Amino acid sequence: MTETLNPAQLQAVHHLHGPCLVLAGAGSGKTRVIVHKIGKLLQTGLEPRQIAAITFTNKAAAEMRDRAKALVGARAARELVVSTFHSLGVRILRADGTRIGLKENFSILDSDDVLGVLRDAGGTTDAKLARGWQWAISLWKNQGLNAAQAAAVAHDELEQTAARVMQRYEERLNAYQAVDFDDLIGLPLKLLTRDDEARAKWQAAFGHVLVDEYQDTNAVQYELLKVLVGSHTPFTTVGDDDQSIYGWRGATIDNLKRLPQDYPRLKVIPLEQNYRSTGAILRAANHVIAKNPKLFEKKLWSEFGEGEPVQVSECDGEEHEAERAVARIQAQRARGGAVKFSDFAILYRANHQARVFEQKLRAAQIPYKVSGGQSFFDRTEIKDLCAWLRLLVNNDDDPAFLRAVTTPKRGIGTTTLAALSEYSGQWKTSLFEALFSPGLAAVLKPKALQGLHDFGREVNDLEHRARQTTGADDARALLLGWLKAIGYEQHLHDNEESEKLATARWSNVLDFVDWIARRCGGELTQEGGTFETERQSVLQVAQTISVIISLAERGDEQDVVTLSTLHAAKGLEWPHVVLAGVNEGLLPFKSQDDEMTPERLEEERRLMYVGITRARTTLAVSTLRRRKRGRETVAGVPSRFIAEMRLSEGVTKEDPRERLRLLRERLAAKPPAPVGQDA
DNA sequence: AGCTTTCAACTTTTT
DNA sequence: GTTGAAAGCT
Repeated sequence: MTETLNPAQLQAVHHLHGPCLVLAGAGSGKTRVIVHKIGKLLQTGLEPRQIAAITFTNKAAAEMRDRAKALVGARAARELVVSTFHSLGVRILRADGTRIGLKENFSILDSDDVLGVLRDAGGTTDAKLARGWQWAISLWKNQGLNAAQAAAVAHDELEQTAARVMQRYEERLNAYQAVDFDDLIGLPLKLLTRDDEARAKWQAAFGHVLVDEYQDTNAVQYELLKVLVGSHTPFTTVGDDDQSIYGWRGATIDNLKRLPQDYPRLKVIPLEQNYRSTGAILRAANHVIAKNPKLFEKKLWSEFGEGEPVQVSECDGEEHEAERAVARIQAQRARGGAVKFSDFAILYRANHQARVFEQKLRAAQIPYKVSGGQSFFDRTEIKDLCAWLRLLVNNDDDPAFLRAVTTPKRGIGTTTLAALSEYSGQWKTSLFEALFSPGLAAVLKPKALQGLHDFGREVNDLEHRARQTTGADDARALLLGWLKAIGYEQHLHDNEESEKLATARWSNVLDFVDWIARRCGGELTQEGGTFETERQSVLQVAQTISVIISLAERGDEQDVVTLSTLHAAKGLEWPHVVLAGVNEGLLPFKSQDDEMTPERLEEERRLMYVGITRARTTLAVSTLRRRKRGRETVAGVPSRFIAEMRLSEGVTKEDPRERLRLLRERLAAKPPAPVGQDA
């Protein structure tokens, strides 16, 4: 089981009985360590439910459980406590929350709810102001401050107000018996601190606690972990101070500093061997991060060869930059034969930078996905409606047929559909085509047949009307009438757990309808601005949508280029990476009204480091000579981080022995051409 | 007063 | 290329 691990990894896995900090450099196999350690702990006799593995996101938790399943089997993996900090908090509060005066069925407010309460508590309708308070209050709560303490640290007038609002906000939550996301950490901490019995119980519950992405923990999470493990439970924290990029939402690397102080027996194990990137890429990464003050010494190395040099390209503007990135992708593919689109990622500091790249990729017919914010078209309610639209456009779209015929439920179930599907398979027709076939009567009950026919007629009728309807108002009326006819709003309310969620989904639907209607009215928003075009029929618009959908669907988990912010790219890797917009002001980011503190700059530098270390084999860094700001074009200054990579100081200048090694490596990789032939 | 139009500015994101 | 805020218009 452990033969695939290197010595440092092994050491981390085998350190079972005391506190352990694994400093996992980028690409050093940290998840493998965690999963193997879980396996080891099981071997030593711990029950699966005694092992807690804590992550930050549900996605990471699911992934971790998945990886564990492969190693320890489905049964054990199911019982492991793999959860986010927040869901662990919920678990604790649901079990013992009554001990700190929480009602059994307390409700959890999402950030929209919170905004509502804040507007109320602060007596304003100004959403922006309320959001400012929300932000400040959340940060304070993440630092473990209450309203009174917050008032003491509040700097300006604005923060003073926020602190006052916080006081009232907390009172309201109490009255409502509601908690916000931050309370899901704070209240369990309060419970375990104050209640000896509860503390004893939860400390006994776990025989080992593992924390992933430890550098992202905030002060309250630190305390919660501390009280949860008490003085006896061994724990393993895994993290990388150099990849701490969430300071702006309360994460603090103080938690890394404090660990050795609070746990003198702490075993610190650096994982420095990188299994991801070439030497050239790692060297650039090491140079950049060396500019930051170090908490722990750590230097990545790898057994991979030097590889291709990191390229810096100076571009003449955003468009030019995007074109060059596209050209790079095309060139690499032309050259490499089997290089997939999914081998490429374009990373940037801020979301809005994606736009130009999307434009150029589309123009070049390259499929892509924008990671992070899930596409509007990914939401279930939109997918439902799109299924109908697709069916109108193309009656033979079987997946769309299946979705449309069952949403909302119309008394056509699996039996009927199975029969229909078999029939259509037999006669090699689409489901829709089969529906009106006379032979179908032989295999279906009259009632089921009737239902299918009704559905078919509805689709035909709608298609007919959609073909003839143009103009925004008529289109809107048609779509709303149709939604009413199929009872979609009701369907949402019947199927959604909370009324609120159903309402939110319905409002998405209305947005979607509005969007279609505007297009029907001849309004077209596209690159280059809003155009007046000819009025289109609903069906024509549906056709365009179908195309977009199929593009998006192809992009789902298939062979597509990734566009992502640096933050959202953490933990991921690609063979070929382009870091875009590496300019002063953008990366490091600087907004006009705040000054750049050293801490801020260091976090920006870590962001650059995260970006560089996403790349496996090639890395291109592009910087803008001129860039757009608002309407005008201003001169672009290359980011200081480019110089910090010290690319010109290749291996040769640093260490003559390296040069020799490199030469040997090249010779080994590329045998000299036989005499008489062209190389 | 309420609506429309124009102008400007533009982080990062999870629970 | 969107969104929000301010100014101007009905």
